[in-house]
Amino acid sequence: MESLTITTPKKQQAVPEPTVRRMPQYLHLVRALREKGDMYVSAPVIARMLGLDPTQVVKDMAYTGVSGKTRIGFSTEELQLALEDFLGYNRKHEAFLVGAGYLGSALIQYQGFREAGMKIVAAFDTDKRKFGTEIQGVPVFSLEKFRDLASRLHISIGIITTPAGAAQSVADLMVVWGIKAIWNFAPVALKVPDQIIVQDTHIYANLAVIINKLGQQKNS
Amino acid sequence: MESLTITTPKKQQAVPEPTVRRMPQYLHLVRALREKGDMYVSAPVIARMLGLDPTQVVKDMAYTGVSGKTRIGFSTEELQLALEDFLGYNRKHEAFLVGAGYLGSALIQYQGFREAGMKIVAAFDTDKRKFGTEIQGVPVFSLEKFRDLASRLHISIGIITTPAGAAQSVADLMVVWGIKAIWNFAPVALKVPDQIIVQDTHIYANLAVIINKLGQQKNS
DNA sequence: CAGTGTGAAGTTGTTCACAGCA
DNA sequence: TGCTGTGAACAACTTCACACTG
Repeated sequence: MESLTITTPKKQQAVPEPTVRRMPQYLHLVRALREKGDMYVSAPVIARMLGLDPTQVVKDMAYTGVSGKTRIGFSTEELQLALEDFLGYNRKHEAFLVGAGYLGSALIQYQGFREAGMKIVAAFDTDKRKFGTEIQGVPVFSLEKFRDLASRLHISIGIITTPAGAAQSVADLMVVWGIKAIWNFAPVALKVPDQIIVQDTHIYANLAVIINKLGQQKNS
Repeated sequence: MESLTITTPKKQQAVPEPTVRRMPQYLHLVRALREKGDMYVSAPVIARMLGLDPTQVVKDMAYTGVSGKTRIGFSTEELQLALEDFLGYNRKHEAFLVGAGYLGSALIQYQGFREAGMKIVAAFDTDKRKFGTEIQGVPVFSLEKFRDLASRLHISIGIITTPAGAAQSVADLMVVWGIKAIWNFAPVALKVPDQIIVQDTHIYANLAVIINKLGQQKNS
């Protein structure tokens, strides 16, 4: 093994993605516990309530920076603050959504994202009939009119809920807009510059797992 | 040529879950290719279009039972049929949804699931004001009135979109109804009999990943 | 040779085992 | 004793290497 060990100085070390995905669950639970008045919670208790392995929880907690008291557990207050910070629930991230069909509308209407630090501030579509309308208070604009605009609006997240065929060109546009991260619901691989974060969400994946398991059960 | 290609599930051995989750992507792509008139598609091409590793695609294809022709690839027709069969897009699965809030309504309105073999046929809530209303043609009923009923309706899937506190009691009810699989959007671990399939979907997980990466980028 | 198919190696995340502590 | 914290073993999935094939 080469002893180069390139710099990688004290950059906030990468948290494993599965851990990141569990963080919102921890936060939800910890908030509920605090509402009940609990001052402390132990990893085994968290594990039991969320159906996880206790060691897993301990390791995940380490990434929040909160350290636990032996035999007592972790301070719920510290945990809540650390998790909210970790998840960026305090900072607010504004998002543009392109593709105001059923899926796009559903995401807009599901306001839960607001409390998670993301606010969809505008939607775009290519369907004339939608221009000027509002979905749950979010205005729908003509995509064409925004080709050039918007690069200084400091929108950090772009959400793509268009058909697959339009996704790449929308992504290109978002890059021009100066968007930093793209949440892509179209079932294609987007080609974007390296520094752009792309998160793909495949709507049917969970359903596929369920139906596959249902089918398997039948054959056993 | 075409023919009924038996595609017999040789030995419905457990398919790795990540593979199952990719299947809908393959199907979507293969359908698009067939519409374009392509008769064959190779694993490297699929891989490039979906941003996957070519070997991965080859291994996934093996689970469909379709075998490829060397130097040519896989028959798009065979693939489509095999994937539709694998994913159960032909069989129809009916679902009940409990919790007709923003998230529940969004899922109902997003009709894409119909073409994926799942149809939400009724929704339930505890909010009087919603009883008797319809969401996108799906009627909303009083949950209480359905406590005893429905065990012989042969609904296979129950979708839980209630607040966390209600989720377990709803799950219990669904078990009584005879539901075989539960798609749970509440951030808690459900306790159900062994033979019941539970699929948890954590809405905020993807958002958490995006925001975490955004935050990391800033620190580098 | 460009593709399928497959066993081996690599990587990543989970679970176990146990030390330390109050 | 019940918990945190951590290094090691384990499991699952991905990627690599390569034999084979038309």
